[in-house]
Amino acid sequence: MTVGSRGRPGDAGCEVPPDRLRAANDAPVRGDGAYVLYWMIAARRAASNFALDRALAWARRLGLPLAVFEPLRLDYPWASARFHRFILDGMAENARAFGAAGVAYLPYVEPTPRAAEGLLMALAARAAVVVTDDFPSFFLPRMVAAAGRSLPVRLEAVDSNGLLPMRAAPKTFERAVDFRRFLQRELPPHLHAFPDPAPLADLEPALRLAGLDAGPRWPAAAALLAGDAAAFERLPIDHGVTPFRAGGSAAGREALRSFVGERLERYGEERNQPALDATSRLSAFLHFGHVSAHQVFTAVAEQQGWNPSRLGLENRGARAGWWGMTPAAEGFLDQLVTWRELGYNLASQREDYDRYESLPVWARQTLDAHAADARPRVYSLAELAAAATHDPLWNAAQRQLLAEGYIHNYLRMLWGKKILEWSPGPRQALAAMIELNNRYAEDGRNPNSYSGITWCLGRYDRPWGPVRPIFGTIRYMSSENTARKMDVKPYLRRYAG
DNA sequence: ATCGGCTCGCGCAA
DNA sequence: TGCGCGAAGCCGAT
Repeated sequence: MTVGSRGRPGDAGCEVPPDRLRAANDAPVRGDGAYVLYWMIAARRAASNFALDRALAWARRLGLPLAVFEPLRLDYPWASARFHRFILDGMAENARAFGAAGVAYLPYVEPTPRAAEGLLMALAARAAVVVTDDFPSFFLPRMVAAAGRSLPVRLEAVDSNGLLPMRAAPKTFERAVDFRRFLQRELPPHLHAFPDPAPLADLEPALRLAGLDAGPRWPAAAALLAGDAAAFERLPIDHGVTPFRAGGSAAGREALRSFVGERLERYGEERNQPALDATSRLSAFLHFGHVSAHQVFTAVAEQQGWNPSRLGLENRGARAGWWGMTPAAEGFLDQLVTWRELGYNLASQREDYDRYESLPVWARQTLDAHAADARPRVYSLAELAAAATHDPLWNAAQRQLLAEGYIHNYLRMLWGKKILEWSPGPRQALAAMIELNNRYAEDGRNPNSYSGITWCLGRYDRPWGPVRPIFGTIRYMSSENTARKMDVKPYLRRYAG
């Protein structure tokens, strides 16, 4: 059988799983609407997207065309050339994909802060129903809630984030192994309910619309999407955080192809050698929605010649042996599914997922007990940002973050542990990690980016002796031991100051 | 270089 | 009640 096969649109199987769908208001579907509006804010892609599937299902049911509105705001925290460029690359490609299919698409980029105010309302005034993305972190939950309150038409939020619908988990989990065990019991049926991999193929004429026009106040971002450098430079965003690589679904698919085709089999052996580039580097494409977790899973499954009958029957939470794939592929899926969706689980269930108070009780107790310990070294946020510490390995990791918007997984743990050690207290350490990660990391602001940071402060971990200054029983890491475990020389060379 | 012990809460089978 | 498990910690023995 084909993994995740759902048949063509129009089949009964095309409807979105109910636990991926929620109403964001009580307003009605309007009978006199001119189109179904998809307000694309997180799953910024034209395929493998449950929200798009839902919008198409509405359009077919109501006999109305589909219109897609993809906005990019200016005034969100940490807005920079790095993130804007990545998102704009995706918008240019979405314009091509929707254009080729005959679907109306309005890409709107704010030229000045708050210029988009009123635009969603104006577009929704002609909509029968509005569908948007259900994304659990950053400013998006508040934005969708506010839109739900003000729109006079039904607003639905669709969860297209992971293999497991966020609402399929009834609780949060203290440790990855508990969530992994939950997945081993609950995930299999969801592997048969994937979003349509090609929802725009051979679209019925009735779904097409020549264009989505919001009038002269809100013109489509044609120049920016065409690559107008001067227009890009004029945007009042942080141009000191420079683009590292191209975004968009095509770049994402190429990153996926090269990883699965060329590096997946080395992943098990080489993932922890930071200079060997064996990791997937897919996180940013997943964060901005240019690639779906379902597409990544499908590519891995196909490379492995896998089908669901290979799944193990035991649910002990063991990392290896459950999927029925090679150790390298299972190691990668533990990242893609267990660890990634663990972060979405927490963010979707707790508004304070990014706050110190959300850390486990044992972690806060031991950190608080050692908050007043003497700090032999304390670095300011500016010194940390400038990679100006005494520690060459830490500086190299920070320079990789500055240049590439990414720190190798293993070294990011060390990076965070040292920020704890060098900050005036644990709360300031968390604040510094959030500030640096959200400003520079391509996938900052994502739920699992927060998981990675807060793991350094005890989240999803357990106490480890001996008790040390500053750390208490928080797991300790040192640059010296890291250098003993891996070959850091090529990494230090590559990211030398 | 590699391995086991440290240590312990949790879910689950019995 | 016992067993299996663990984001990549440390140390010491081989």
